[in-house]
Amino acid sequence: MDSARKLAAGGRCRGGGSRIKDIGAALGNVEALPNQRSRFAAFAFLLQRCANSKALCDGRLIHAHLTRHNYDTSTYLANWVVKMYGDCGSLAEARAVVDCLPNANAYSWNILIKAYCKNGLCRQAVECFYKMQRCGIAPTHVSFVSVLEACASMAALEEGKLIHAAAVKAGYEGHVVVGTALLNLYGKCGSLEDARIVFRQMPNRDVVTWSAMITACAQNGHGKEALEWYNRMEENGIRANQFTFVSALDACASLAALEQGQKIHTSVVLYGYERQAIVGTALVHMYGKCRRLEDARRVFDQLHQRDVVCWGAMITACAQNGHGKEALNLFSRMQSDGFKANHITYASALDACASLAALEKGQELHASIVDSGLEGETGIGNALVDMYGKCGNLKDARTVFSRMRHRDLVSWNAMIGACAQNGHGEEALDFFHQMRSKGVKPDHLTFLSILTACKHVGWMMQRT
DNA sequence: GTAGGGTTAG
Repeated sequence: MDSARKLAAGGRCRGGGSRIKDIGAALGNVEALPNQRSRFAAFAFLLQRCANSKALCDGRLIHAHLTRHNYDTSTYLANWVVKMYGDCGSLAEARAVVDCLPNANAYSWNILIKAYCKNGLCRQAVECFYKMQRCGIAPTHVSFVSVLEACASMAALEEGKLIHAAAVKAGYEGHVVVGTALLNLYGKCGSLEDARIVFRQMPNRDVVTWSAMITACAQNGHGKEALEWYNRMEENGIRANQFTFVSALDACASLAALEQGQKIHTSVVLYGYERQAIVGTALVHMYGKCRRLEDARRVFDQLHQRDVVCWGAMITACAQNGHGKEALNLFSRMQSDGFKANHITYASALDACASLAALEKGQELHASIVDSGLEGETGIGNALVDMYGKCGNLKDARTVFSRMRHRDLVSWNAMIGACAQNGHGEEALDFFHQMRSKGVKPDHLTFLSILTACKHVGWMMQRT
């Protein structure tokens, strides 16, 4: 409300452009409508338009109008105001409306919970779920679905299990959407066995349920099982959609299962999804992992619209299949097409430099990374250490590594590998000991580098 | 006369 007053007084208001030509005139027109029912419908329509176009300023003006003209006793209109603030990303204002609402209902709270979820404020979403109950409002199936989504985003398994029990108690166990939300929760928490149990116990399953099951397997390293579910879904006569295809293709990529991937590609074309960005990206990714660069490129070239993610998939496919030069060309083309590189595309481009031992280009990328403020990303640090190591510049590899705020297994492997590849065996062993003392568990790549390093050390010891 | 579940690149 304050903001609306500020605006009326000429204050600046940021937060999205207006899509309603003249909000004052529009409100006047609504007031001229003959009955309350039509006025309510018209206010709801205007608020919905503000929500869709993220026109926060106009939304505030409508909210101010509703308060001034005593419409704020209507929970129905207030709920639309909450939705508008939520969709415009102004959670504090959305929350304030619900908190001041004398007759908040389940819609009010559910809209707020969903708004917190959408804006990544999952903890607040869960708190709202409990708060509504303290206010005497029983959660509906929609409340459960949204709060489970929040738990899934946070990978909050224990919290999710408590809410699962509450959903059963409330009688929503057999609800297909609640069941799918539960399945997704367990998948996202890495608890595949729980996901399977939920799936098996569901009395009704639709394409979303099946897709969630395929995703849960694919994202938990069970690609083969994901494809089994995909085939079983077809046998059950459920028609796959873009979500299903993307998850199944992801499973093919992780298994490098070309034949199955090609079969899915045929279905994708048949159903007309091939040129969609997300499906196309999944196809590019699958062909890249199956070392079929030409097929990846064919799909990429036919995409109707490309975003930074498709570009990233295509650049990675080139970089990982020995076509570093092409990867760097695509990286430049992506930028000249107006897409800003992010930490992932930079990492792929650095990968390409590493494979080409193109130090100068790598240094150029390093400078752009610093300019765009992405130097602190762990993935970028890892790629830089690796690039400098492979380009024979151990000094800069060390510098980047020493400046990294957070180091994971990949970082240590890159640093140890850089030492080993450049004949600094003892330094590699030294980093290996440091890594162990920090509690980072080595993997097969670490040991491969250590073997290389030991070869060098052994060779040196023989000479002395 | 409002609110709900599943998908892309390192």
